[in-house]
Amino acid sequence: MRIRGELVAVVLAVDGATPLVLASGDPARLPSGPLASDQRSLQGSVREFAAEQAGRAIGYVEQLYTFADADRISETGERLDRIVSVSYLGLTGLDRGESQQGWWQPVYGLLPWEDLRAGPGEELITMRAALADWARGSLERQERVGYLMGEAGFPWRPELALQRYEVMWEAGLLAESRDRASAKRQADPGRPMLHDHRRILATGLSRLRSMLQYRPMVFEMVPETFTLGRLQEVVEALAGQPVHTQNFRRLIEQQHQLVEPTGEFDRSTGGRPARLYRYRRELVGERQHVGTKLPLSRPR
Amino acid sequence: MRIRGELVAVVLAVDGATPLVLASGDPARLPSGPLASDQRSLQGSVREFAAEQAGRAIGYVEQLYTFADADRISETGERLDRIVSVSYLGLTGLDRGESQQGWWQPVYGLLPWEDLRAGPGEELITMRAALADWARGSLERQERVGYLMGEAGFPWRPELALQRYEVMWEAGLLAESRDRASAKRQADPGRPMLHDHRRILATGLSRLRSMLQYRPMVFEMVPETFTLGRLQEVVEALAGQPVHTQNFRRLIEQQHQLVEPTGEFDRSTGGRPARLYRYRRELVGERQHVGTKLPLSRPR
DNA sequence: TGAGTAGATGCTCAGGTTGAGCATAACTGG
DNA sequence: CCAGTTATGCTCAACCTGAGCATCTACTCA
Repeated sequence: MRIRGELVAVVLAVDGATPLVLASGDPARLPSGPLASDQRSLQGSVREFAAEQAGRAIGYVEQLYTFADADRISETGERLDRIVSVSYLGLTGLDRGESQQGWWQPVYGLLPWEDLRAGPGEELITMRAALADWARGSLERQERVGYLMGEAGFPWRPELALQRYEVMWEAGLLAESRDRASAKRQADPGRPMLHDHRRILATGLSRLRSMLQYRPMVFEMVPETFTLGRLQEVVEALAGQPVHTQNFRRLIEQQHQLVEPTGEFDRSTGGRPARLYRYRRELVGERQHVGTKLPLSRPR
Repeated sequence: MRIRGELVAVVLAVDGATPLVLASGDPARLPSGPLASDQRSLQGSVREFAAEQAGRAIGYVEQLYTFADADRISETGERLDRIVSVSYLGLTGLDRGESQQGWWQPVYGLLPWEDLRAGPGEELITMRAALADWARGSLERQERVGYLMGEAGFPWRPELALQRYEVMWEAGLLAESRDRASAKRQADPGRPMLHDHRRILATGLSRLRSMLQYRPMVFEMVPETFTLGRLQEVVEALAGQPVHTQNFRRLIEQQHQLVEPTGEFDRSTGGRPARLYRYRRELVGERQHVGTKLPLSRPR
């Protein structure tokens, strides 16, 4: 058996209040590129083909996960190849309306149960019901579903997007599921994608949502100068959850050094003019990492 | 150019107060296995060959990173192959003294500057000096070095082990560095490994140290029942840093549900007998994830 | 032009979390 | 019984977080 390698990119951006993912050639296909060519670094290669698809440079790129399990063996031709897909997450900004051109797809068209900004939507309610059905009779499944779907006293955790996708897949609720549940239960409210691209998207969304919590990621998805209101809108779009405005502002500001006011104002917001800020890129790498839960002592 | 795939495992354990990594066939080589075979899942395959090397099952396994950059092209023979290495982190427990058999190598023999339990060691001091030398004249480098090495007001962050390895590599201070610095500066106090195996080890150590902060990982490296003192010893070994005993205890206990006392005591600790605890595995998956820094609002 | 509406900002407050230590308890080895 | 060692209990102050109330400064419309 030979192996075939490929690169797959999950490129995310936010236009207005809509999070978008870049597709390629087909709205149900993530951009991908060859792995075996003569690139110096995979990351650079991803940057290249993703930028070409997006029509603009990708600001931030990091490796996500490598998918290579047996399910992914292609049955195209003479021989069974094992496909090894190295996936990357990319972030970029968009001008308002820019998503009309190109292959940008609304993320929540693909994973509609992930958007809680206006409360639990009907898609989430559908999935909760279907999962409850699947879990019937198994306490372990019930616990797991409750934990992932934010029921039974568990809070909703945006960053569990991947695990939610996986439990739905297991339950046979998704169009991509190997063992599809009976028609009664199978009611995938999202648009499916080719192969396991929707799973890869969920992986990227999960990772981004996790990182939003402890690293300055949003700044990659916003223009050079921005208002705190806009920043919040982007975070809410990505997290799929509303954010407490005053506390969000406090969080950003108290990280003095993280942003600085430009001195100018944006008066187009509809209310009081909003101060414009600039992200201080000159900060050392991952510096704003918030750090430990371990009660470390000072090393002697 | 063809690609060749392989699996590489970073299997970690703690014997006494010494963190260890599993080697294979050669103390400078991490265990590895083929990628292209007929395994159903890579993870399962890693479990298999790692367990064989370790002589015991590996409790926890997760994917780390996929290395595939141009530097890794092998020059062995006729054609240049690109080697794609999918690396995995594995955790397991050891009985006292068990590390004598098998290929267990002390982690801090390989990355000696990472152990701050007894204060900054001479190896760390050496590396700081060499890096200061490298950074001379560049404010940006100085900032970066200060941040990574815990100097100039920056705290020491255990989980930056990988970035430290990388800056040392860049500075030409390591035996593996492509552009080795002058003999004067090059004073790698650690034992090198083959290829980029030491980088992969650093990746695993970094990841484990990060996860220690917000997920119950230690329990994978400790017997069924354990004292809080032992748990702390393991954490300190892995973090390379002392931990405040009373607060550590509080942290573990306040996560009621995480552990429960067995009712028995260990009287071999030399002081007052220590209560034995058991980890409550029945908890849902990653449940003890501590959650958000974002000021989320309740979804309406 | 004055009222009403809409964001943007300022501030407060109670409760929970963290970092540091002091104090005690319960064994082991002379 | 005394000194040394590890395990536990508790306290306190500084900070951090989640929720809200109160203003401010434009804009829109009658």
